[in-house]
Amino acid sequence: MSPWFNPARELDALIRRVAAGLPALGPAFDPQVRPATDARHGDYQANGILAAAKAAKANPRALATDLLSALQAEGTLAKAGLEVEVAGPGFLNFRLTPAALHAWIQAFPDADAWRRGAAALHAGRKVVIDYPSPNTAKQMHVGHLRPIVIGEAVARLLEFCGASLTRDNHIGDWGTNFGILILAIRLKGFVLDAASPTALEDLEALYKEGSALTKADPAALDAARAELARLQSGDAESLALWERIVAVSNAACQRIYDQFGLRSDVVLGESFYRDKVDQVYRELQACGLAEESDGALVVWHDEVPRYSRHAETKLPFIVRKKDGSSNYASTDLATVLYRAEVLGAQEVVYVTDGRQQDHFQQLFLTAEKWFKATGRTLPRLRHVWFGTILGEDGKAIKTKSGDPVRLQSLIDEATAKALEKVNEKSGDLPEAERRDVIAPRLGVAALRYADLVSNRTMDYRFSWDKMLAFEGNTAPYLLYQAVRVRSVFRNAGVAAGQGEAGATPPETPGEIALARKLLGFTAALDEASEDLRPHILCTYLHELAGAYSSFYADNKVLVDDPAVRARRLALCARTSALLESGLRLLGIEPLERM
RNA sequence: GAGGGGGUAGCUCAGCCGGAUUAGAGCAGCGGUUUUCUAAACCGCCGGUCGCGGGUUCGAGUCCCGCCCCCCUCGCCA
Repeated sequence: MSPWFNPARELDALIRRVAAGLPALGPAFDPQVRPATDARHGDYQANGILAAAKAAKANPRALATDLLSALQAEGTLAKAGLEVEVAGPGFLNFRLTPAALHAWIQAFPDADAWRRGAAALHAGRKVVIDYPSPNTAKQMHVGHLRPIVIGEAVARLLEFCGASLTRDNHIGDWGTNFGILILAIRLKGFVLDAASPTALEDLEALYKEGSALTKADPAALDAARAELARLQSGDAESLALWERIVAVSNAACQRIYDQFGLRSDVVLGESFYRDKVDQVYRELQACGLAEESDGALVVWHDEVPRYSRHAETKLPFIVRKKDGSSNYASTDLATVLYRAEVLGAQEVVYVTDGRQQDHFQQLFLTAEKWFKATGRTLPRLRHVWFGTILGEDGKAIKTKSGDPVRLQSLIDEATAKALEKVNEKSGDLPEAERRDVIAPRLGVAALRYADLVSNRTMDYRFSWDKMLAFEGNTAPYLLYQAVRVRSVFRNAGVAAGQGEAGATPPETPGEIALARKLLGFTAALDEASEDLRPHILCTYLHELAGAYSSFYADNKVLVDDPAVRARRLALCARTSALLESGLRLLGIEPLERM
């Protein structure tokens, strides 16, 4: 038989199958197969026997022994190279033999093989992912870092695990702020030159002025509303201006995306749905979900106390404002429908910050009832949210003047700091390579990795020193480790993947530990994709790099013994490929040398 | 008030679908390792009443209840 790509999953299925035939366990038995909590216990453990024994009032060790006998009689375990034993109060421990580790390493040598193995997780499922979805007419700032970085990592993870993915950049290009902006442009007689390098900054400044004006002067506020109404009613002149604003804004965003290696499959902003919200209003009212409240069209969810019409603090889902205009609830509902019916989404993933949780809960509840009432099939809707970036002082990050930190200046600073480090440590590399290749990649990688390494629901403290450190769980450390592995092949004079003929199974503790860690990738993928949490992949890669370093410290690769050399070269090749594939999954492009 | 997140080593954080008599990692501190493949590394030591109090269980950092502290959100912005 060919080796199992993901032994934990196969083991789980096998145990269920065998247990189904045992009267004491039966088909409902959940074996609770997990990676072993302690390497001394083997590679995988089944915890479920204890709970089953309790339910059946049976002796757990006896039950475990019965299950073990049945498993051994079945025969698959031995073929898969899994040793099994009853341990402790009634656990089953499974350990892959060196031969099985070796077989896996031979059978799954590169990213393509891993991708094929992982594809079972989503199996062609049609997923639409919504990120980074910025608002237009503003420069990108630090607040856009997380949706870009997390969104891209989650997208790549889904794609790697077999999803048929559509990246939909749902830009905010139709909101209230356009009234203010257009008003300010008209009052100032500003002529928007898309070619001007300061076009976007000028718009931002104008918006600030306009915003101040409307706050100070009710007449100006009315004028801004009138501008918005004019735009939304299709006034040609307003539309032309709006189009130019959006174009300038998108071009600026694209310059940032390019530096992050981001691309979108479709860009369907809020404006795209402007002729699709009427259907939403109609249908929601027709099926009795939406009603008028204070002049607005709202949806209550009485079964959820917080969104109930009886709540102390009313929090209805406002789908149409009292002035008749749409808001993001309206367009988001229209967007769900479009994604389901036109894009064929079976699942929609929204990557936004955690402050929008109420909105998405209400959106999902509303969509669920609306789709049900109209006989449609609702895609699975998931809100993948994240916490805030804090400054070194522990408060939301800002510049000294209180303005948001521009994303471009973060990239520039990261690149400059990375260049400093590289100049200091690798002055022998060509200057152009340091400046044009290594520094920008290292800088952006540091920025990204710091954003991914902690659980996304946590706030995190922004620290240049930590993200750019070459020690610890950081991008520089991982990139450096990846580069070290590559150097082995330079010295050996062979390409990764070559020189493996005659390789024997891992033998030394360092080889075995590294081989087991390589297989651990499948479990890490499982866990990371379950809740779409990239930090699990970060933790794994850091552990892999550590296992490699330990291996490398006391297992010389380029030795004379051909079998030893071959198997160590194979381990290096897999480590190299896996570190680099893992980094790419996170959106980080590895380096050849640094 | 309601809801969400957080409270684990000096610092930054994993672990939280309950699991195996010693709760992990990184950083910081201390001490080692190199005539040998990138030492930007590796190895070891030091360091924790897992916010507090109850409860469930063979077993709780992990589940339940109560309480305390910090952050975020709460009617027409997204």
